[in-house]
Amino acid sequence: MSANALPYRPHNHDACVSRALADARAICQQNNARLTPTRERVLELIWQSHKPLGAYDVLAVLAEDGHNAAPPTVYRALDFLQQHGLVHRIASLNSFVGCTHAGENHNGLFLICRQCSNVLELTAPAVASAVSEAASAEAFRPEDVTIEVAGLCPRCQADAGND
Amino acid sequence: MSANALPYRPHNHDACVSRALADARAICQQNNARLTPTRERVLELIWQSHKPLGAYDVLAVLAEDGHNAAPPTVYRALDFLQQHGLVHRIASLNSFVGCTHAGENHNGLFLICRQCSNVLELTAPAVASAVSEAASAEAFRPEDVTIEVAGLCPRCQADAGND
DNA sequence: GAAAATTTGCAACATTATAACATATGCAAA
DNA sequence: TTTGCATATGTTATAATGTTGCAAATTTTC
Repeated sequence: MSANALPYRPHNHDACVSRALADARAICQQNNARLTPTRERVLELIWQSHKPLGAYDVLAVLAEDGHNAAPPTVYRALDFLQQHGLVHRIASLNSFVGCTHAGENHNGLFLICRQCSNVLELTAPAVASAVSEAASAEAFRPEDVTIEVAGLCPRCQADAGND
Repeated sequence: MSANALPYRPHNHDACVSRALADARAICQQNNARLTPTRERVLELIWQSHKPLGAYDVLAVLAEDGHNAAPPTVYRALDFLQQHGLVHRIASLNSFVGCTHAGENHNGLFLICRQCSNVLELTAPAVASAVSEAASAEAFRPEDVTIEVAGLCPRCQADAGND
């Protein structure tokens, strides 16, 4: 349907990864931020699929790499990547996913498939403005909006139908 | 402004608590569910304010009560209360807050003040339908929607202004 | 090249949550 | 009324997630 639906369909994922890394380099350069080898490696790992990855999953792969890393290494890299809008934390899963709208100034909305774990990030202006209005009606000043929708992606709905 | 804004203003909170407990008893009776002493006590503790409480906070108070409880006791009680729509878990805070719309069939939206920690639960049909549409547009079937808005409540905005 | 700022390494620890299994309690049918 | 079943609780241990604090190394700036 939309180009955004990519994660739910087979695609050349290597292209996703290299685009993400290229974007990251560009964004960091623009912001005078240092995309060090560790940070870049963590970003690459997060991007290894469209399924969110836990900090300790990342840590495990770093260990396989031969990188003798401890939790703070990973959390610090993830903090950095979050601050520069390169990854998002999915609060309901305690895990992290690559941002598919890096650079754009956005409030993400996440569609999370409970079956296959893939996550689709959307920019939904209608949702954002509805939330904004609801907050205004209570004189609340929003700073950070978390919208996570768990359910079944199209592919997994179809699979379930075939039972 | 709206009646919902209660948590952000001084009010007779005892009334909140006793109403919540009465509602809970009614709902459990209706559902043939057993609101045991432990469960009721946990609910009461969660309701001690409009600030979300962590499981281990609850545990600590139970300990003061003389109740020699372990984590599973608390988590089981919280699971029960969640299943019956009596409390909500705030994913972004790993903590729990009393449901102010118990019984109503609702998808909550939470306004969470980062300053005073109070949480206001709203039912925002406009938001719900916007989310629903965004999901449909991707052929995604939503099952569970988490919307948490962190920011500053009216009172804390005013306080900040007085600096 | 020296001083300052940033990043990383590392050890310990804090917080949040669950697994597995035993015991107890309430409730319903014989 | 007691037997049996489902539900609820107790208990111990452990897993999973995240943080603090300080020292060493690296990069940047002057």
